[in-house]
Amino acid sequence: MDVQLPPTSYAVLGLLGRRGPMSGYDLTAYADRSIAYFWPISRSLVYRELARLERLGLVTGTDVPQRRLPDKRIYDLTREGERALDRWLVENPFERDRGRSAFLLMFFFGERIPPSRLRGLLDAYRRAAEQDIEDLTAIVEHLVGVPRARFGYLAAQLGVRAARDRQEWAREVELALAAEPADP
Amino acid sequence: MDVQLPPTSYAVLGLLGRRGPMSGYDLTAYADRSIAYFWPISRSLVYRELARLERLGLVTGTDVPQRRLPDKRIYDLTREGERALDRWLVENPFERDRGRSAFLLMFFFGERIPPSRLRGLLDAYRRAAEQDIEDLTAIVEHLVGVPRARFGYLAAQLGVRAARDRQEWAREVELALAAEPADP
DNA sequence: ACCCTCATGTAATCGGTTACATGATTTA
DNA sequence: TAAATCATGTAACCGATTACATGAGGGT
Repeated sequence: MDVQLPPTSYAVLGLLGRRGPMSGYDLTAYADRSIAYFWPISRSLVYRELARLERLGLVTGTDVPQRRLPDKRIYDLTREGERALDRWLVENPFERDRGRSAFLLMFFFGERIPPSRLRGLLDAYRRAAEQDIEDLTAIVEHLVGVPRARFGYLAAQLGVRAARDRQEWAREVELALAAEPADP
Repeated sequence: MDVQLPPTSYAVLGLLGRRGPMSGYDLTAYADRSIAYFWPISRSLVYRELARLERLGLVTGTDVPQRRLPDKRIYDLTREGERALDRWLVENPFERDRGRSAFLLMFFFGERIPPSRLRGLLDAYRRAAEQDIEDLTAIVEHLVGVPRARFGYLAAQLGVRAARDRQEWAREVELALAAEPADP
């Protein structure tokens, strides 16, 4: 009974969970202001996701007629939808991702994640970053001085920096969260 | 006569240009070792791209029978293909991209880019990074202290760091390239 | 008067991932 | 001798982007 949905579906559920009932248009705007930097979603996709989630019973839609503006459809999380979201946040295995990071998406909904699970995720993220540092440093060292590999070398250096940032950030957040661990 | 291809197509052309004739398999392996950190491509996609590029006359394919291993098809850049690649590198407008950066892909093939154009790209990249710093800093400042926005705040901080890295990196590379500007 | 933006959504296309296939060679 | 791995590729599926559509209101 799991139907395996992509992260974007849970992004939609999560945003609905934070802001309450919204139209597809508003949800898109909210996504643009919040998760777009690490998990961009286009408007069309939001609509399609909402339709699917409704078919699956994870959200409900209600038509709202308007006179000035086009009629709209307001979506809300169902009990089922909340449970699916929370299940995903707890069970979705961490994956080392080049490109978009599903971890950051989960992290954004950190309020819903049990603290120990959150620590586990952060730890995995930090270790993945450390692995990236290692891999990219190896590439840098392998390419240093090779004239033909000039631009690859420089690009890899940017990669190393970004990976270091992720590592440091994860470490700091782990500490910050450890400082105030109260939770139900 | 331009047919507008996606960046991935030019990635394939560029890699062929650097290493010379290759099979799809080898090209994938090469991509994994080189551009994968900022522009991952899957094997299947490489094959499809090669087929399309051949249809368009930008690469040629030749079957090579093997006895131990499965027969393969070796692809090579055509004159047309090189021209298309170089045209893209020179004309493709810089775009501020969340997620995969087409700029980094272009930069990787920097040897093929005329120095002044390369400087222009780097400058645009640096300015985009500065804009990101600004935007994300505004978000951070807007969210600081708001308990409900805790995780969004932390996520935005990571974004600021990454943007700072890009900015500093671009500045340094601009300087490094200025130091040795010889070119035809 | 005209164009742009807001507010809402649908439809078509396409890039990218995942699953499927296969035979030789190495490893446990 | 059974199980990975290598080396090659095809086919099916699905997520995501781009294009299309519409009507009110605000700006020049």
